This record gives sequence, structure tokens and C-alpha cells, in this order.
Amino acid sequence: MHAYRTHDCGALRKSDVGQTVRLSGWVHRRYDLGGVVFVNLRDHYGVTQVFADPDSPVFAQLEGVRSEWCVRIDGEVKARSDDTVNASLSTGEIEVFVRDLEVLGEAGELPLPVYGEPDYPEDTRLRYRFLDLRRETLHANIVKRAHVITSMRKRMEAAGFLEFQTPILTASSPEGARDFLVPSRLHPGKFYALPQAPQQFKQLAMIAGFDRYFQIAPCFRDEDPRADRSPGEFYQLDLEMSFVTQDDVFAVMEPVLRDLFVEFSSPDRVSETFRRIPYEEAMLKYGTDKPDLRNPIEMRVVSDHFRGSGFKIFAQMLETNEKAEIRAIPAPTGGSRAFCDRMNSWAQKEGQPGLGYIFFRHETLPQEAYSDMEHPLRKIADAQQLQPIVDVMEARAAATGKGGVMYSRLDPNHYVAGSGPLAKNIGPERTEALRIELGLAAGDAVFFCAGEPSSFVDFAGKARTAIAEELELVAKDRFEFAWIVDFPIYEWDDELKKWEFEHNPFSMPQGGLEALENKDPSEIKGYQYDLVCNGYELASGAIRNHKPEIMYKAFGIAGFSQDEVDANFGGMISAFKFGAPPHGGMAAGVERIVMLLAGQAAIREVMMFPMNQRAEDPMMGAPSEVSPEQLKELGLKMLTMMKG
RNA sequence: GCGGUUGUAGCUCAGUUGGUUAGAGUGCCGGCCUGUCACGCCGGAGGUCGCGGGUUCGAGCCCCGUCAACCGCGCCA
Repeated sequence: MHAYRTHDCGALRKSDVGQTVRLSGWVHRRYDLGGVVFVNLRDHYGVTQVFADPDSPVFAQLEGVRSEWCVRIDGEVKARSDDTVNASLSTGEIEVFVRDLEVLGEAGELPLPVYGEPDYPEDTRLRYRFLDLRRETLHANIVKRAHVITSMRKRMEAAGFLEFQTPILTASSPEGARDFLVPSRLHPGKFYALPQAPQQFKQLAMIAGFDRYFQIAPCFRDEDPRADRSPGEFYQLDLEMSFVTQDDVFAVMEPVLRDLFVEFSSPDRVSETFRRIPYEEAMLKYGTDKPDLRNPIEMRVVSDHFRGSGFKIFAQMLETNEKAEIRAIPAPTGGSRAFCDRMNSWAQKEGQPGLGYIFFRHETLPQEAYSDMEHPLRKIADAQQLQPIVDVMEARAAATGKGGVMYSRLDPNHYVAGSGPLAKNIGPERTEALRIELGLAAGDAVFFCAGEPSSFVDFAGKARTAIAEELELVAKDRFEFAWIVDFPIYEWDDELKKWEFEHNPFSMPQGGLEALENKDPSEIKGYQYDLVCNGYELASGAIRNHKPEIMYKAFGIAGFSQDEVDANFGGMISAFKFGAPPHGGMAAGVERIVMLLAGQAAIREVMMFPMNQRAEDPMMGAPSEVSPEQLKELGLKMLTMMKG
């Protein structure tokens, strides 16, 4: 018999009854009834109930085991009686009567319960990560991660890509994030850098003629973390292709990613096709370049409705500031004063002066409008009869799955009225025109942001999210993908008074050299794209700039001289001078993909050994001090003494 | 670097307007229990209320400072 096991803890079935078996695992749970003791034994594969009574020679020992001890048992598989079958266990039809017991590893009092896995603070979980990883959810997340990565590899290979490894010790680059540096012993005073991405290497691989490259690539960036961004290191599905246009990259990667998501969810949960949304349109409609498209709300510019209107704040703003505009955030089903006021105070908590709104409800015409055909409200009511608002409401109900037809359209003296201070100021005709343009109905509302777009887009995006969350308009179980395209290449840095690369300096500008020479930098767009899903940026990529002269010009606009470009990207630039093929690709965040597929909101839930918010590993004690000898060998000297 | 939230038993948390001996659940220890699967019942141990200072007759609670964690901002080709 094997020293530790004949079966794993998820293996035994009714057909095994009568066998003598050996199992090893952890004590998941113990039920000591005095004359009989049950133990749920757990390993990677499952849970099996084992038990003993005074007939067993190891009854007393089995009574003595505690949670999370690692034990080996020998025993006989027995069928459970019908009334004691546990349907929630795959092994629930049997149990093992223990005749021998060996304690492989005792456990002290647990700092973190494995069983039941209640919420625990991060630091405790990270300090005892090996216990945390025994817990069902995290264990399953890590297993899922492995399966997702395997599936990525298979799909990429099936699509004709080859996986190559690129260096981990490489050169520091001035672009982008802060580098992790590694001192060189053989070259005192010089440093390697850990790669932020294999960007230059994969482009060199294209120039070397490998045509299609991919890698599950470790990437290192010395930046502060977020819930969806781990500190220090993470993995990307990195890829590059030669002789391709942007459309070719999309055509190859869309099925890879869609099928991956379908494999780990279901076909009806994933976008059939990935929409393409220009960056500008995304900023306008969603207030962000990584919109959550499960949220049906789309914003719209409605400045004209307020120009010269009785709502003086907006009207004057439009008159005095050319750049100012009014943007509407429709809120289907949000048509109550209580909801609008709640959003208004939410906005104030966000540091805004407030959030103007109109909400629409069904009202009865005033008496004097009943038969006065020239009365403005009579006209509105009649027009609504002609273009029945019921249709709008039905369409909206179909789109959002919420609301319904809330009144009879047969009563000629009923109409949909806009309410709230803003509606009073601009009057019923303008209110009605707004309602029609936005496709809203009784029971709906609309909020407004005003000013220069650059000052409110971020807030507008947040408001769009908050409104949809409050109204439960978000289709939670969906994965809504879109390509965000046509990113601007440059962004004006107001503090440094210069043009900066908005995304990545290696992209091909649309229009090539001519655009760089003739256009205002703010108007130059790149063949540069992001893949977004549910509000996360899942991937980012570009058709690369493979022509040295365009490269020099592009860097020149951002203030880099030809010498500086040669110094920092010399390897790649010189390669561009030896027959570089047009090429492009992208890189997708592995952790973010797994996070979405595992239904988690934090990236640490899909990483085996993540660091904490301060980029420390409390279990391994990283980062740590090193000995003076190690420093001396590297030619390094501490300038500041660490505290403690 | 900045802002918000949190910090009370091994662990997760409650603790009212400042008022006697700071509680619960869970875990741990002991006792009882032969069909549990969130086992049940009885008993017990376990606390520098993050730390330092202040106000007060009296502080877990109020004030000031400080440390730590999480979330966010800055940052993130």
C-alpha cells in the first residue's frame, strides 16, 4: 500500500464500498458525539467523511485531532444509510471507518479559520497565506487561474502564435512607470531593470521574422497598487503579429478572448461581437475610456436646449464660455423626487455643487388647458397622444428590463410633465423637447453636468455608474466587451507646458509622418486601442511605429531629441533601419481576466502570493535588508538609515 | 505624498448621552453525549479597548498627536 494514500479525498463512491483504503488530508471539521466521532477529511480534490467508534483501535486518537491537522488514515469504505447521505459532498454516499491513524502534521490554534471561510482582514490573510489558500474560494480561484492560463496558451498556439521567453534582467527605460532596478555586480554603478513589459523584445522578434509571438509574460512596475492593480509584479498575455492592420489584430484576438470567456462562463453571458468605440465617443457617452457597457445609460450633449433659456446658470455659462457644454445623463426608472434628491446629495458628497435634474411623471392638465387648443400644455399633451409615449416606455422597459406602461394614453387630459426646479426654469416646451430627444417617459429622470467637459467628465462618468447602480440597471452576469479605438497620441501637460505621450510612444500615428508634420498634436490619433470589459481595461495595444523617421518625429513632438531616442531605444531604432515589417499587437492583463471570470473584485483574490497595499510580503518578510557584505560586493552604500 | 474608513479576547464583531466588574459569536481547554455533517448541552481560561498625551471626580466613548491596515487620489509604455 502506498505510504500516504490509495485514493484522494474526492474519489470514493458507493462502488468502492467494502474496500480497505488509505487517505491523507487535512481535518476540515470534527464532530465528536462521544460514542462516535466524525471527521471531514479534505484535500485538493474533495472532502470525505471518516469516523470511528470504540470498536476502532484509534478511536481515542481520532477524538484528539483538531482542525487543520494533517493526517493519514486507513479504514474501510462503508455505505451510508439513506438518512445519513450527504448530498452536498461528491463522496456523500460513503464514509470510511478508521482503523489506523497517523498524525502527519499537528496544527496550533488557527489565526485564520479555513472552514466556513468568513471574511478576514488582508494582513492576517497575507501573513498566513498558506492557510488562506486552503480555503475553498481562494483555492478554487487559483485553480481557475491555472486553467485560464492553460486555455490561453492552447488558443494562442491554435491561432499560430509561438511562445518565446524574453529577458527578465534588461535595461531601464525612461518611459512609463518606475522601474525595479537590480544592481550589477560585474559593472558597479550600473543597473539592470526588470521589464515593465517585453515591448521592445517582442517588436525585435517581429523584425527577426518570427511573425506571431505570444508570452504569458511577467511584468514589473514599481507603482502603488489599487484593488484591480497589484503592486510590483503581474502577468500579461503579451502578443505581437507581423504584416497586420488594426483590424487583423481584432479579428485574431476577438475569438480567442470571446471563446476564453465563454469557456469559463457561458455563451449567453459574453458579447457576441466586440463593439468599436472611438475614444472621443467613449468620453462623451460614458465619461471614461473604460466604460462598463452593462450599464445602458448613454450621456448626450444637450447644450442647445439651455441656450438662452430661463435657467440662467446654464444659459450664461454657454454664453460666456465657448468650450462650455451641458451634458445629460438619462436615468430610466429614476423618476422620483426622492431618488433625484438622493443623487443630488451623493454629488455633494463627491465634492460637486450638486446635480441638476428633471424627473418626468404623469400629470393631469390644468383645467384651463382642457379645451384651449393654444394652451402650451394642451399642445404638449396632444403631441404626446400623436406620438404615443407608451411606445417609448415599452422600448425602455424592453431595454432595461424595468418599468412598464404606467398610465392610460386614452385620457386626452393626461400628459407627461417634467418636474423639479430646473424644469420650471426652462419651461414646459424645452422640457418636452429634452424628453423627446432623450427618449424618456413618465417614471424616468435626467441629470445634468455643465461646464467645460474636461472639468466634469470624470464626475459624469462616476454619476453614470452611481445612477445605474442605484437603479439596478446593470446586467451583472454579463461580460460586455468593446474595443476603444482612435486614442489621441499626445496630451498637453499643463504643468510642464509640453506635449506628452498619452498612451505609449511606440504606436503608429494615423496619417503617418504627414499627420505629425501638419496637424496640431492634440488632433493626432494613433492606431492604438484598448479592450475594455465591464469597466476594466483588459488589454491595450497598437499598430507599432516601425519607421525610424516617423519615430524620431513622434518623439520630437514630445520633446525628445534624436540623440535621446537613440540612447534610450537604440536597440529597437537601429533594428528599424534593417527592414522592419509593419507589426502590431497587444497585451492583456491575466489577473484582471481571471478576476472577472472568478467573479472577484480584487486582484489579490486571484494571486497565490500577492503583496499588501504597501508592496510588502508579510509572510516572507519582503522587502528585506541585506548584509553589508552583499552591498559591498555590489559597490552600494546606504545613504539613509532605515528606521527600526 | 494626500484624502476617506477602520483599529476592543487567538479570530470576527457589538459596546447607547462619558458612569459600577468591557460583552456576543467563533476558536481554545475541561466535562457529558453512538449518526453528526454550522452537532448539541454544561463549565472554564482568555483584554495594555492600536500607541502616546490631554480634558474630566470618572474616558473604549470627547480633544490633540502618532502608528498600522484597507479603499481611493496622485502615479500606472
